[in-house]
Amino acid sequence: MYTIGQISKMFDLPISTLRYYDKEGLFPNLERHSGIRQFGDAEVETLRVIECLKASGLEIKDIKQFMQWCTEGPSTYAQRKELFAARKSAVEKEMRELEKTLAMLRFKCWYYETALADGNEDRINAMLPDKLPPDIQALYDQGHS
Amino acid sequence: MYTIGQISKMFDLPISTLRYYDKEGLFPNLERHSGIRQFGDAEVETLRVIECLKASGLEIKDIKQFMQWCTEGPSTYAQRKELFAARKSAVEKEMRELEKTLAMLRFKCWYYETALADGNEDRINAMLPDKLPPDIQALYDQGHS
DNA sequence: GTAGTACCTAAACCTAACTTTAGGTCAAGC
DNA sequence: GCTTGACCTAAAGTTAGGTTTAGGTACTAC
Repeated sequence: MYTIGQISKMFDLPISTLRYYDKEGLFPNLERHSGIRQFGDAEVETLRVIECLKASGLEIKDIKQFMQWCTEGPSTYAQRKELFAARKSAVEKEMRELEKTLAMLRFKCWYYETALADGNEDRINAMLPDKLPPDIQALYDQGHS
Repeated sequence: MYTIGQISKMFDLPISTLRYYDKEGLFPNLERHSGIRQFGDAEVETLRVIECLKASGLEIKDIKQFMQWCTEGPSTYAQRKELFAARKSAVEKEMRELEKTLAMLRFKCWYYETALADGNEDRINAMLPDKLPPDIQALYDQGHS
């Protein structure tokens, strides 16, 4: 069993955030001894899931819904499975979008390295929009599609 | 030249958002004819960069700073290059974190598919934490490291 | 016995990025 | 001449996800 301070250090989260999560209903089974929160292994695993779902873009109120399902037993397995499947798709989509962002960023890195070496953008502008070096052209096209 | 309504459709952004960006100084060279904003090719490219920098996690006020540098000519090439290099690193890091999130999500998908098929979590719990099927174990370990 | 530290609550506050509201201009169509 | 639609502004409102404040309890060290 852990205190809120120990959990705060374990997950590198402010104590105020943990209390906020509790107030929002993210630890439906959290026990207390004379008012003091007792975090157990279940809450540690819950926090791992919270961080995962948050990283996937889920809102707090939907995480609360999931935690509620967990207290309702096997009858909600299907909903929980659907939730994770949906999050998985959302993250896969997000990663595809970040790949495009990254292509644009790599292109811009090349752009300013070249501009810095040349002292101006004239040579680059003469190559735009379709006479760039092949590898750079690929980045440019990916970012301007 | 385009009106704000045309740009709104082109980028699928609310008109109010475009006006907000303008008010925040994201189009330093935007011209007007009798009060009406005239978006040209430069602004279209600016919006592409805005979307890219936003997707990379940059805040509006820092995007404004970049746009300001663009108006200052070759003397700011180095800063602009550094900005893009930093964004590139940030996005690469973000993608590595999303890979971990994705491993956890894939594990949870398997978890609930199995629980749904079994009607309970007993068999899964007996395999935890290190007797899962090899491919699943890899996902679990990645999400619990 | 008092100073420090870790815990507690309720409620007010904060920030970014928009969005909405209320009011106004201007040109075209009927 | 009046309604419709596209543009404009300033200012107030919204939302999520916390954070801070003000006040209180309880144990430990000196």
